Amino acid sequence: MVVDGIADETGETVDRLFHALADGTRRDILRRCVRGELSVSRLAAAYPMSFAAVQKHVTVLERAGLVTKERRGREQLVRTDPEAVGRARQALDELESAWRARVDRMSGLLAEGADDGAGPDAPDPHEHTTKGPDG
Amino acid sequence: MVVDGIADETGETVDRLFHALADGTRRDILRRCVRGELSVSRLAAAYPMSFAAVQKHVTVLERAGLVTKERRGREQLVRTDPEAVGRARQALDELESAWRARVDRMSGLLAEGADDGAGPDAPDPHEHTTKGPDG
DNA sequence: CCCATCTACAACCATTTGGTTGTACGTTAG
DNA sequence: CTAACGTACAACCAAATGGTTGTAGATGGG
Repeated sequence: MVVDGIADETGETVDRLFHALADGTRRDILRRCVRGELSVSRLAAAYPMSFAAVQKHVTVLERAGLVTKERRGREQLVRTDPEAVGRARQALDELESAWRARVDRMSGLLAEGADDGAGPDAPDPHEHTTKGPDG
Repeated sequence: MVVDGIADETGETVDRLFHALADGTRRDILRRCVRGELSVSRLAAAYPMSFAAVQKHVTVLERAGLVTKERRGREQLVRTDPEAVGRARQALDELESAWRARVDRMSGLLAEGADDGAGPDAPDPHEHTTKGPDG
């Protein structure tokens, strides 16, 4: 069980996941490849763009772990990984749990009249690793 | 309940949502702004980048509907919108429901030996509106 | 074998992104 | 008023993105 698989040290796994989902064509490919594996060329025929462009989209989805490719003869069959959406959802869960935990805690603190002021123990750099210059 | 709010005709709302989430700095900002509103300059102090850069990140989050800004005096307080994560989750739900529906339907179709018309010349354009040249 | 198909990949281009700096404007404190 | 703070925004730059075309390597059919 790869716990770090969801969020590695820099969060680049999550980056790839959401980035892959942030494109309509790629989301559409995901939907299409659920009803059964489709070859890349068959996919390409469905969009108003070149084969190579679709190929790149599939690569992005693959690197994000959202689809898998399997070769059958000269074709490359693309299939969505059902667990992948679960992974994306879990990434959201982690954000949301931060929500709930904080909000919940805030209620308690307010009850005590305390003020975390978002200052004292706040400067705890979570990750803030955008795509840094060293990227 | 604004159903269309989740996915407009071209899906660009979903695009913005996932794009905003596809960056570690922005996800970190979301986490920080849960424990209470933070001014942009206070946020900026937490990252190894300029004020203007953080300002841009906040703008991206705002356009995605993930945070709201409220002016207090000369400060601009940033606060995450708890419902926003719910919206992202729902976008995932829509993808996942496509999964389940298709898979479920496939079982039935296989039993009938029918073809649901996923054919190449029967492209059912869901959206496939990447960021087209017209966009 | 020869040809058509499917894939892979490189080179190239326009636009976007993420970052910088600099400047201008509103607000609060002295 | 003046100075300092916080914000807004424009101009600029390097790198990534999304697209194109072209070329080359496998695979399968006649």
